Amino acid sequence: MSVAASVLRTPVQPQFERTIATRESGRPGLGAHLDHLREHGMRLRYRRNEAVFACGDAAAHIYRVAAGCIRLCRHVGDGRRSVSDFMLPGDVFGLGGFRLFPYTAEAVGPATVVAYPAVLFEQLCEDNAPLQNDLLSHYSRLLARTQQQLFVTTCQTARERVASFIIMMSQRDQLAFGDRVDLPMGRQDIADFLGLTVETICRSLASLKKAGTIAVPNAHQVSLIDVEALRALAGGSTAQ
Amino acid sequence: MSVAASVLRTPVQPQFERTIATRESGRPGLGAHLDHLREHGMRLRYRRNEAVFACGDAAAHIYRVAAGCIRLCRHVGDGRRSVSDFMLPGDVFGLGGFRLFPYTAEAVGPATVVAYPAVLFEQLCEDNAPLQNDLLSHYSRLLARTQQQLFVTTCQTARERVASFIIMMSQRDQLAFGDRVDLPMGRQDIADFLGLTVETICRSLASLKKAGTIAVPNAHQVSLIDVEALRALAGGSTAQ
DNA sequence: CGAAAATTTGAGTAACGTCAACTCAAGTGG
DNA sequence: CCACTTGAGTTGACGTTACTCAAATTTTCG
Repeated sequence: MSVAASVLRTPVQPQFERTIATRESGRPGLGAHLDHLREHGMRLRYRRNEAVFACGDAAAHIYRVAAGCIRLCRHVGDGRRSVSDFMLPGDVFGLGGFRLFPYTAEAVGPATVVAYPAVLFEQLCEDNAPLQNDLLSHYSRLLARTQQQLFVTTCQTARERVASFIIMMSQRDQLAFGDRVDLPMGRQDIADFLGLTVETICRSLASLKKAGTIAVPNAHQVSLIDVEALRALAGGSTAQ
Repeated sequence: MSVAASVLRTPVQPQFERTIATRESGRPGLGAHLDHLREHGMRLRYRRNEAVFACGDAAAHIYRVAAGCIRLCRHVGDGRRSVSDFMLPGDVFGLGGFRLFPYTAEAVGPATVVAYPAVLFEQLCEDNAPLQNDLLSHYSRLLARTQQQLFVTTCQTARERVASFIIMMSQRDQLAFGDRVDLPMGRQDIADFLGLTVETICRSLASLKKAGTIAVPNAHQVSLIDVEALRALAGGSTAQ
């Protein structure tokens, strides 16, 4: 099922930008439907920390990640930030039936995103049972992910949260080479995602490394040494 | 829009069991659609802590709360528990397109629930655009609630979480009399919902009480004295 | 290569958890 | 009706985890 072949022509840095093709294969999702809007898709490039849209903006488009990583987050007055999710190549975001976006979307690193007019998508939905179905299962999966995340942040210790995060990323990361997992986001992003501080992330990683559970070849990659131990820490419930 | 009139005939204790009528009015939701399945709805009563269904059970029905309060939660091996949501009268749960329930549903106190066969609901969905729409907005709202909850548990202190919880309950509780808010669930439930301990809940409530923000006439009610202070603690983002 | 930012490590502290005792409310049976 | 039982809620003392502040180190990018 080759998808979005025409969208991706520009060569991208393999380090930070991973293409759709590797992720999309085998998973139905919404991608196939969005391809019907290919003509109307705007290809947008963002630099590190640039906003795709801000919380409160009019929700005029829906988006699909072509390459890179986008974080969905909310800022609060006094500098605190909550990262609710990371969008990887192939992931669709900005859907929700709201008129204004309830969260901000920012590029973690250099990223490419395709924007489709929301109106056209809604038109596409009408009298389109397969799309409606896929849309429902999209929400359903998203909800399950969010509830899992809620579980992680309410019940688990710092070490356990980091373990859960690595497991989660290893399951999402189709480009994982061997047992190497890419972490395109920075430590602060991970911290705000897990409800911890940068320092605690570092210490937890160091602790897992010392225990022989993982190796950390560089700041943006993790090697899984003892997956069983990692799963045990993450606590059985690692279902996606 | 009078809804589900025939479902409720048994008189219920006003203390713990609140009826659909007060909540359903004015909100479209899925209730109107479920009434088409009225004939097939089974009325079920549960005692305190009884399970409506357990995590892993076959998802053969969907449910609507008629009276009482249901908690949706997950248990983990070592005794920890995460409460992901509380369902109040009128709320629909058990939807999600999964074959097995990914969470447990338990009665917080005496509760009445109406169960509808999932198969019939799916049939009802087919070629039913308005229902499909309401279903989508149901998911959308649920997702927004869960993300808000994620924000609360990752970013806020104990006091702030309790403040957020009270605000949330005051917004959901249509039966709030004046500024009295009912808390049908116990302290342990609140603790597992907010990712804290029972003791911390008590201390936070005591702290808010001492600050003159709330009053606590009894363990299952809270009076809002200084709503502005409470909102400030909960942090602007109290959108439902 | 050099400046700026991110990551990592260390030391001290605050917030929340743990353990334990006590109080209170509700239900039960005599 | 009341003593008794039981479980939930509350409060206090203490311990632990994770946060804060600070500095060293590495990486990134102009």
